[in-house]
Amino acid sequence: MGRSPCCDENGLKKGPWTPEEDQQLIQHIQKHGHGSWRALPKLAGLNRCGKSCRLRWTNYLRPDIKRGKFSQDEEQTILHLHSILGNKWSAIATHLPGRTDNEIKNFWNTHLKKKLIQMGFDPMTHQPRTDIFSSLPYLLALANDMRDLIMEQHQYPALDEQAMRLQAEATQLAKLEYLHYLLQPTANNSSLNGITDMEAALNLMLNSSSTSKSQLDQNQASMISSILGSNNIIVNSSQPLHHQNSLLSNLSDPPQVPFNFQTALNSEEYQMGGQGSNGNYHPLLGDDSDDHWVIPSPPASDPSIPHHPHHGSGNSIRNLQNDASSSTSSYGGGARTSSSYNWPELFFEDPIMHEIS
DNA sequence: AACTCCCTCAACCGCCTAGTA
DNA sequence: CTACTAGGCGGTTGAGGGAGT
Repeated sequence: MGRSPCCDENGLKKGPWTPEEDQQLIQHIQKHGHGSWRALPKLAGLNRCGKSCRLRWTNYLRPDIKRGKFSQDEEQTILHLHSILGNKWSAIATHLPGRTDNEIKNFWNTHLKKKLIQMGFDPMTHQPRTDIFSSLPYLLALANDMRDLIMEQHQYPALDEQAMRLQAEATQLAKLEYLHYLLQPTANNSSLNGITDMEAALNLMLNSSSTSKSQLDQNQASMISSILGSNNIIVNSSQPLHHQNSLLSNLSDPPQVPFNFQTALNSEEYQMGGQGSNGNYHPLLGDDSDDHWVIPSPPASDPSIPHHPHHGSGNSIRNLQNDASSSTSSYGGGARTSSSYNWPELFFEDPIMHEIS
């Protein structure tokens, strides 16, 4: 169908609204209602197109609009609904009285999406990102910090056990991510002989636990052969990581629970009633059932992924922490509050992270 | 103080759908 | 059935302002 006529056809005004225009629009709608938006500008004496008037009214001037920062409850609601509805902003807005679709969309794009990406979740599927490159910067930073921490362990014996555990978890996740990568069909398989970069990255991590390259190769071979061969397990390469983890538990060297955001996030503060009405699972909001896992296809690399090129010092975790908190600093009362609702903080406020910083 | 960079969000653009003649 | 319009929606843009240097 034909496109509706554009406002600028008749020299109609565009751009920001003046207070006078706002007043004209408000007074007209209060008196007569909006009726036909197309006819409204003429009746109200505005040199604007009807579309512009409608947007101004619905997004800004409507008396029932709630201004101001989004509450933690609203944030949770948006996350939950987005996991079910996707980018259906108007549908999401119907569950948030006083909020407009435009406002929610902006909030998503400027805050929540970044948070999800920083936490290693795909903002569209709400599943853990399965492309290794998306999580490598984070894993590298984590591994480096763990290495630094271990080097300091003699000075701080109390941290020793926790540091070792975290390092092991980071290493296991790296293995898992790498295995997942190797199990990707087509393109990834073709890169099996050209994995220098990933190998180097993994070596960096594994070196911190004194694992040699030959051990890495053995581990690769062991894991792959175990999964693909002797265990008679059919692997769906698109299975989510926690399913693969259960597969990996059959290995001779069973990993501990990998570094697991879900474990951290499954605390009850993150439960928004668990699953949606259609049984969808939200990894951030929690659900004990495995049955609702949506099998995601590996997401394409997201150019908006924050890049953390520095991996050499103990500051990398802190840098990531700053990145995460900076995205929350403009709402919900500013800088990282003590609220446990802010899920990135839940991880970063791990006591050991405080010890590090 | 001056400049640059980055973030936020109001507003616009273009497409889609429902309704109607 | 076709053509057209109005309203609605999601994606994108860019002005303004704050933070950093």
